[in-house]
Amino acid sequence: MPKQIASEVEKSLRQRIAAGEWSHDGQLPAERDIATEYAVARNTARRAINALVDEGVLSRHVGRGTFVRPADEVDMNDILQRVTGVSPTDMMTVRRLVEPQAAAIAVTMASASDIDAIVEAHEMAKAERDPAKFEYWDAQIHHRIFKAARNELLMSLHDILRVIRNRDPWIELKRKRFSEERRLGYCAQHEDIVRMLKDRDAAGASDAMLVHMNAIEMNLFGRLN
Amino acid sequence: MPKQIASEVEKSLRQRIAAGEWSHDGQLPAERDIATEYAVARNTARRAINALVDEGVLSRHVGRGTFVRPADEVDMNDILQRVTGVSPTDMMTVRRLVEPQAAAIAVTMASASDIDAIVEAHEMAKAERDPAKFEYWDAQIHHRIFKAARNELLMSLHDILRVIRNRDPWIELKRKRFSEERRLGYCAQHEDIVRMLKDRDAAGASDAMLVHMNAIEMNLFGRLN
DNA sequence: CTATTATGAACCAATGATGAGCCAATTACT
DNA sequence: AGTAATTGGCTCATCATTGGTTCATAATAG
Repeated sequence: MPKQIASEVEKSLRQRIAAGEWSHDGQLPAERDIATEYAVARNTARRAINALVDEGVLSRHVGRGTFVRPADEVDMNDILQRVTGVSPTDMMTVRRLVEPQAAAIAVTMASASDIDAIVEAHEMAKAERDPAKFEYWDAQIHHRIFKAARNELLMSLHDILRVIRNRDPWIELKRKRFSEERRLGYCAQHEDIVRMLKDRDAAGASDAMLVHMNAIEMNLFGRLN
Repeated sequence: MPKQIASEVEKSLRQRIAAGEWSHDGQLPAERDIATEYAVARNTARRAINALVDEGVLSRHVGRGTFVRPADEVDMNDILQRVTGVSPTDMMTVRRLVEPQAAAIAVTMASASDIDAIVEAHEMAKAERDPAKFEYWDAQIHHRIFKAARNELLMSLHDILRVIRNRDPWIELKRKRFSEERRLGYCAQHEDIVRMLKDRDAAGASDAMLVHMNAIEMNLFGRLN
């Protein structure tokens, strides 16, 4: 190959990439090694690689190496990444915004069995003194209220909130801030919410839920935001 | 060969966690011990563990140790799967629920430059007669209002709504229902919202946004749900 | 001869790994 | 109750690897 050595190397690399030679972790050998392998100067190897980078086949990172470009991914995953890292404050703001209205919608949409399911969770929570188990039934009450609203998106949003709540630093916050007194307070507030649901009082359910949200926020942060 | 040793350790740990090696009490060895076991620096082991913590697989507590987190009851990917399939009706219900309150929060949280950005988007939308471009600036107005609320979770929720709106069924719905008359109506409603934001009138902004949401819903479905 | 390409070398900048040290929260022991 | 040990949180300086860049020189094509 007396002429256009870079093009020859480029062609060879393109074939080897297509053949999946580096598909394991997507990392190619270092430029210096590729140059050695093909017995060419590093600049020549670089020019071959440059063509593939410009083409979008490869990507390079100083100090790390050269990589086969992975296929594009859905941007929903980016949203996920951000969502799972939000602060407790932001989270509570959203809960206070969404949950009362979800309760109001539940009032108009819930079937009798939906109400029964909510009442059941409330009774279980009342009877439970173990923090972890109370926590579970507490979550169930809220989940079943969202379910009663019969809106898929609303339910999914609540699922997202639940996932966030199951992550740090929420665990710590809850562990430290829990007390029997507060458990009784929560139960009393749940009682109000459930009564409003039974009475089909949308405004009342919304108000009762807001009171509950404010109580949670006070317990967590010692103040309202 | 500093070729991402941390990634290797991470992969190994992930396997051992999945295999249930520490499922007894969920506690992993101390970082220093893990580093010794893999014959790597503690910082390297830390980076591997960091990745798993960020992912939600592990949780750490100073003075206590590193623990395997119980699997989420709800899987984020499932949520996303469901979310992207919700009906336009459910979607609009949630928009009507969230957007007015987001506007109210924006009133109290927005900086002067936030308001400027919203006004700019509004001016651009007013000046634009091409449906596609108007659509863009319309979306920008709402996006910037959410941004002005300065709540990461709220912004992410709005991003989710945007992704849903960009789905095929929506595109069709919007295309069929669009008209110059409706564009003018939307602009007038935006005008009201922007004025309330400038006046720092939270209740007014919330009301104006609700009017806007109702108008959108009327245009889409010919009725309110 | 001239222009392009290849070569070989040197140096820069970004990244990751290392090892060490100290702090702070928690637990266990006295 | 007080103390010591354990453990994660964090920072720093150092080194090796790797791509980013430039340059002078040689070889080749037209």
